Parts: sequence; structure tokens; C-alpha cells
Amino acid sequence: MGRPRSFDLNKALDRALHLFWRKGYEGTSLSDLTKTMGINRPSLYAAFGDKEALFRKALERYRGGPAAYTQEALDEAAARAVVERLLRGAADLTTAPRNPGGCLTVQGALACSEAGDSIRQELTACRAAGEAAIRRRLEHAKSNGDLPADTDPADLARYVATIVYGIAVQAAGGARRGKLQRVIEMALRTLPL
Amino acid sequence: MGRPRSFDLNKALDRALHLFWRKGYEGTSLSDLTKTMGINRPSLYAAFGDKEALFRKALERYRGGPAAYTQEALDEAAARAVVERLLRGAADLTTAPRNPGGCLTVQGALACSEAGDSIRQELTACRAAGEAAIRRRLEHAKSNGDLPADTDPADLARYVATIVYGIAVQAAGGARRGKLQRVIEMALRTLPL
DNA sequence: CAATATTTGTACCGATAGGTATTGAAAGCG
DNA sequence: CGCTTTCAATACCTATCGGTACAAATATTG
Repeated sequence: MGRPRSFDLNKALDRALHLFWRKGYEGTSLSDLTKTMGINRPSLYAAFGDKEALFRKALERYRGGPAAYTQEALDEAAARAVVERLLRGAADLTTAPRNPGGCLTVQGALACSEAGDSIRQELTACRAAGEAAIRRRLEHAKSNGDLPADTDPADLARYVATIVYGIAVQAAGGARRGKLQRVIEMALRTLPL
Repeated sequence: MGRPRSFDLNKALDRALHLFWRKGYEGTSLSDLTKTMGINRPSLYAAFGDKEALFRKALERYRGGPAAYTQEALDEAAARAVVERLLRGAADLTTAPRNPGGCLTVQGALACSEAGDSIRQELTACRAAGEAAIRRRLEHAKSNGDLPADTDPADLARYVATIVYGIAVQAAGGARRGKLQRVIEMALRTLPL
């Protein structure tokens, strides 16, 4: 009961996500948010909590939406396919015309004031979790003989993650998809698998 | 003539650099700056101009100081040595205990509000200039037979720059030097030279 | 219909942002 | 010393920050 909400929660959250994605956590103001989300301040606070809570919800939606390709990549059968799909997916995501350039987990709060430190730490942990998931997948591959015996899964996972981050920075700087695909070709050519 | 300045210009600039490096352009406030630089606001404005001008001066000092290894790397005789030194220098710079983690040109303003857009563009251009310098160096190497004929200098330069950016993100997230050196080993092992 | 529960819009809060006017202090030069 | 020139310090400016109090509006429930 009570007056019904006059806006779509997920639609508003998507708009917030795009703002945070483009301008980062601290670069996005509440005025930006309310204007783009099409709601006013008290509605935002009632629906999502404060700015920090809203960002965390947007991050969750990012992981389940635009960044969901990572899970699909990890589900690939062959280790090489896993890596290839992770890299190609990163280039696609970070350069898709309908998206802001770059990756939310990288440019959301790479360096910021004390006020944003909690979000910075969350994003750091988020990246670490992604890297750990890759490592576990590669450990599994190694136990199946799908990875050379002299290759350390942790090292390879870190290498893949590093390239993904580099791609994100390139995309934030305006790099086009084709150019990043050439980077991926070079990275794949020299993989130990 | 007139009253002499009571602080050291370069010392104050170094302090500003370290702040911008750690917290980014927009994450650093004037109160942060005056407090850390040990001077008050009007002195800062008289000596360096506004916040944006101060950042640009700090960036220049960064390029001429902590990031000067890039020029030394480009002066190496062999193309492979150039690349290796670029990568190792990046890992050293971004993880040195006396420095903030990461790279100023990456985390200074990767995503920000409209107010910081001018600095964001400057840093983007700065990264592009660095990448172009690598490309020119590799073009030179190719003309000397120091690079395989089937290798595109622009592609290789972009690949190297991408790994450098990835290293910077890793370092911003707290990665240790040793771990990044293993990333570099992997990258070097598969280089076409 | 009245009563209740929830959302909406406006207007506002204290704190802090970047930037500056103004006055007093410290030097060189005659 | 007196005069000029520059710097230093306090205090202040407007704009915006994230966040909220309060009352009008809109629905469900009895």
C-alpha cells in the first residue's frame, strides 16, 4: 500500500551506472544523478540509500549486466578459449559505442579523496576477485592437463588481468576496438597454451 | 628586490606532485595542497597559478623526474632492451615504496567531472605522446633490421603501452613489485624480438 | 468515503569546494 | 632611515557538495 513509485528502479539504476562509469564515483554529483535518473533527491535516497550505496548497487548491476561476459568466458571448455574470450570481451565492453569508454571497476575510483576511499577499496577488491576467479579456472585447467606443467596459473591470471586493465585504460583514452584487437592478437600469440 | 619567498619552489611542487599522484586531480583539494606544501593559499596562487596550472607543473616535474626512465629506455641500443627497460621501469616506478602506488598519467584523471575534463584530456594526450615515442623508436629499429619485418611498430608500441597501463592499475591496487615482474617475464617471453 | 501508508516536490541544512581582497611583514635601494 | 616592492596571513567570497525536514500528492485498505 501507499503511493506507488513513479519510476522504474532498474532503468534509474542503469542511468546511474552509466554516469558512474563515465565520470567515476567522485566525479559524479548527486545533481548529475537526479537529473539523469529523472528523479529527485529524496526519491533517490529512499530507493537506493546514500551515494555510496547507490554506487554499490550500480556496480552489482554492472557485474550482472555489461560485465557478465566474464562468467561466460570462465565457462569455456578450453583454457585458451577462456583467456581469448576474456580479452575479446574486455575490448568489446570497453569500446562499445553505447557504453562510456573504459571499465567501471578501473576508472570508478582508481585514485580519490578520503571520502571515496571505501569505494576505491571495494573496486580494488572487485578486481582482485575477478583475477582470483581466473586463477582458479586456470588451476582447474592445469589439473586437467589443459595448461603446460611449467606454467603458473597465478602468474598467467595476473598477466591476463593486467592486459584487461591496460585495455580499459586505452579505451578510456579513446582507443578504438580494432586497435585493441591487435593488442589481443599479440598477447594471444605468445601465450603458453 | 622585495620580500624573498620563504619556501622552496621545487620542494613544494614535489609535495603537490605526490598528492596529485596519490589522490588524483579532483581528489586533491586546495586545503590538502596548502597543508602538505606548507604554504597558504595566496602563496600557492602567486607561485603556481590556479589548481589546474599547478597540476600541469606537477605533471611536468613527474615527467622530468620519476618518469624520466622512459627517455633512458628509449635510448637503449637494442629494441628488445628498450621494451624491457620500459616495462621494468614501469614496475619499479609504480611500486616504489617512497612513491604513491600507480602512475600519475593513469590515475591522475582517468574519469572525472566536467571540471576536470581539461586535465583528463591532457593526461590522455600525455599517454598518447608516450606511446607515439615508443612507436617511433620501434620504427627506427625496424629500419635498422632490429625488428622482424613482419612486426608492425605501431602494434607493438600499443601492446607495450597497454601492459604499462595494466601494471599501473595493478600497482594502484596494491600489487607488489615481484608480482609485476612476473607479468613482465611473461610479456617479454612472447615478444617478436 | 475516511484512514493510512508511501512517494513526491520544494526548500533547506552545514560543510567544503576553488579562488580572492586586504592588510601586515620582510627584504633591497636611495 | 624612508620608500618601494614583493611575499605572507587572515579572513572572506560565491558555488556546490552530500544529505534531509516537511508538507502536498497519490495510491491501497477498511
